Amino acid sequence: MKKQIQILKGFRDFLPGDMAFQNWFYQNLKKVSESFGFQEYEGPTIEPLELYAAKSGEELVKKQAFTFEDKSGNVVALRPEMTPSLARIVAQNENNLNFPVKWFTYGRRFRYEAPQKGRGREFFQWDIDILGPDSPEADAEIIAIAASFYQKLGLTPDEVKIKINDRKFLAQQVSELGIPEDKFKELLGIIDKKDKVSEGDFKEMLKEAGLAVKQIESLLVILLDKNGYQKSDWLQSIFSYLDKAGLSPFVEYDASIVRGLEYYTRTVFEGWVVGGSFRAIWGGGRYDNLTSDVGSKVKIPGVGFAMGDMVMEEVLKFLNKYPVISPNNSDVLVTVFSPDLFNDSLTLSLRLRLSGLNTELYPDPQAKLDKQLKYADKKQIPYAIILGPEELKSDTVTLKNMSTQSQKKVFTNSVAGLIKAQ
RNA sequence: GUGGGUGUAGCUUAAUGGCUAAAGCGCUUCCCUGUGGAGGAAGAGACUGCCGGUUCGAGCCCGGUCAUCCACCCCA
Repeated sequence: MKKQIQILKGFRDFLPGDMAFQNWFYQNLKKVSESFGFQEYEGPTIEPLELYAAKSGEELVKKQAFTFEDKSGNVVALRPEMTPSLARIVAQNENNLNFPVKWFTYGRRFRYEAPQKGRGREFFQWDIDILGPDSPEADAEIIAIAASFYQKLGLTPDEVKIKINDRKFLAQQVSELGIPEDKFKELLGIIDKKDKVSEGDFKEMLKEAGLAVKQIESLLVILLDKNGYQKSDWLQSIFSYLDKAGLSPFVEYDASIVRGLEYYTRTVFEGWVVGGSFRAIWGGGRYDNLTSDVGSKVKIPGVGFAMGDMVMEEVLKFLNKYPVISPNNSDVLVTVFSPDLFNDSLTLSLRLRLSGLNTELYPDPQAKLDKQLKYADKKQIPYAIILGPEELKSDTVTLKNMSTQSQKKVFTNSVAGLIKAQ
């Protein structure tokens, strides 16, 4: 026997049951996005590799991008993230856009890496961004959207949080400690690891980076101060907005949140599960130079976040908030009593479809009635119609409610209305 | 890329180194010549991931390989 061809590592098939979740997830994020006045956009799945070379972070580009040479010798990449494409699109259409640009998108991303829980090589991501304003209010709105999405999915502040920080503010505080500016990038890398290592190891890493004992102590005070944001007008504005929006329970200041992506220049934020073993479940921030980084003359500041479907699916399962959704779309199944009555069932199914009902006609006239009903049962079709010799004589059909087991003979011309009335 | 776990029927699993590899779910047929879920009966379905080694004998032990899961790195 020939070897069965397998799906590629890290890729997924979406059977109807899986699509039910995908559609549910997409519809929720679309509703939340649109409730804030955001518009949907899309870009190409493949971009020139150099688009990402600018700022996406070395690991993401050099090791995790699906890259290949096309037939003309261009080095291209399956998009590992959306933000660089967005920057390119906005930069190229700058003169035709109505700023502030408030856009969202949901689509496939590709990263060549080892699959594990909540992580594959092809996944979907919701990206939502505001371009134009350089204001803390724009940052706050993006964070408010994430919090609203939590609420939309039925997640509570006891379960999920958003941690907020400001890289620029942190840099300023670090510089006040007398730490040279060129150390900042290295420092960010260490701070990013703070919660993963012991306090002793953390201090040791800072020491190796050249910090004095006194500087380390002061830095720890800064990183642990939950009210540190009060010393920053920018962050105060963000927290004030979120407070007025009633979203305070979801958000907290955390000076150790820095994010890995290099293009973030100011505000950064991450979603977290309370008490879970998850790392950040989504993240975002402000990027003030991205359009110029992709080669535009103009500098358009932006802020946004990205949320992946695979991680959120795991989060919902962990929190017992995974939705129960039937993948069935059919309103009614018209059974076929016998081959010689097939045309009668066909005629009926056409009438029902014209009246606006999603109508299935059983496609095998030879199949026994019990098999057809079993099919309807398994597919969770709410109604089945039986059209046999008795019914035909009296211009009726038997309408069977699959969940209550009850059935009755009704006139053929009334059956569509009866189903719709339910 | 690094480390670890696991590979047995469509799925979930069982089987001290020893008989024809077992069960539940699912599937097919029948009980039921006009009716699904429950019940009963019968049946199909596995070269135990692959290659090699040890042994009288391997699903089980050893080596390799592939796959998969988990963790690290990085990230959604």
